[in-house]
Amino acid sequence: MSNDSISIIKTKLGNFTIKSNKKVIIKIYPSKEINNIYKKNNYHNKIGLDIDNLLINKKKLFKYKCCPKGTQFELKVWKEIKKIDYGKTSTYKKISKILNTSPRAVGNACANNTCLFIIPCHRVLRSDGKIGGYVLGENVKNYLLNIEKNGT
DNA sequence: TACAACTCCGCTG
DNA sequence: CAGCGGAGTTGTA
Repeated sequence: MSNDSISIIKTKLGNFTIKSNKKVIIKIYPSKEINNIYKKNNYHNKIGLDIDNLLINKKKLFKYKCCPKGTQFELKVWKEIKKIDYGKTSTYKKISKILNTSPRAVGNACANNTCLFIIPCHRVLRSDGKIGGYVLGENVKNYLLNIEKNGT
């Protein structure tokens, strides 16, 4: 039996499905639900508020514990991404080198990242200087990076 | 097998 | 030199 609880939270970035086991986040991902917004607990609601704050926050992304579900390879990639500090960036290529794999595969794992914001996949850029993709769109990715960079 | 949030390399202007 | 297109690569469903 599990202690997982799930909510769908409305934020300025859209609706998110949030799933956690106690205080450990398992999933934060955009939800397709538009009508069935529900908040099961205050903890999830607070996370929703933090997501809103990301858009104006000048300090740091919230720090929650997370334990996402994924393949062995994906977990490795995500772990590596989590090492990227606030305000810093990395590239798919760098990460692929560390893990001895290919950039394409890294991008693949990023796309499967289900703990948005906690695993800062928005800090991973293309090595040619382009922004690269993002689940919420390149504009959001860019926006987050700007906030981090200018946020001091 | 086909696809992906990439990168390298050669070609064209 | 910038811009574009195709091939190569690795992991997943």
